[in-house]
Amino acid sequence: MEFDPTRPKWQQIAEEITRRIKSGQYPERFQLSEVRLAAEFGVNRDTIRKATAALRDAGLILTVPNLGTFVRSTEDDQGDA
Amino acid sequence: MEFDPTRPKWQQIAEEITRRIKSGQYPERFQLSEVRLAAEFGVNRDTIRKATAALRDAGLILTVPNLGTFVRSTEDDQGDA
DNA sequence: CTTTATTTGTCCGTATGTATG
DNA sequence: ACATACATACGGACAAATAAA
Repeated sequence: MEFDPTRPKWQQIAEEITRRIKSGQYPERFQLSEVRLAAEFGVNRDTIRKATAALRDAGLILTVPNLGTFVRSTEDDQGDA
Repeated sequence: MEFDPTRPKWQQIAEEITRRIKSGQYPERFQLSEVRLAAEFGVNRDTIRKATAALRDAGLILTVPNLGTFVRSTEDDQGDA
């Protein structure tokens, strides 16, 4: 992916992942590995974590500590019900 | 058991096992199986092994290779006599 | 004796959490 | 943003020793 040098990479990556979720390319429960994403986007894992943190805040993904990061499904507890 | 996500599971499990030993729920010579404990606490065996390693360092339990892990009794060789 | 089950020891791989430069 | 290292946790697999059937 080509990055716009005027905006943060993590932001652009978060947008790209959002597109993939919305389009169904990343279905519910799909696992998003930080290491794999870092390799795919050619960035540091630290940058991927900034992107996934934003997606987590947006409620699009869910992270289970020490296990993995997944696309949120309708059955996931939203925490603020 | 419920885990405090801010502290390592192996640490909390070690504390729980310590309570059981102190209270007599796990008497002297009582056998602690890694596989059983992992199933009971709902964690990986690796996590149990980290907990038992700490208890072993604390001198509370004794592990006989390929045989089992047991609550230490007063007749056990402490190794530093 | 052989078979089966149990238990610890070890190693591999994967993933996130945290911390340091 | 990056590079690196280590800690924590899970899953699986296999070996070696032991015990019991």
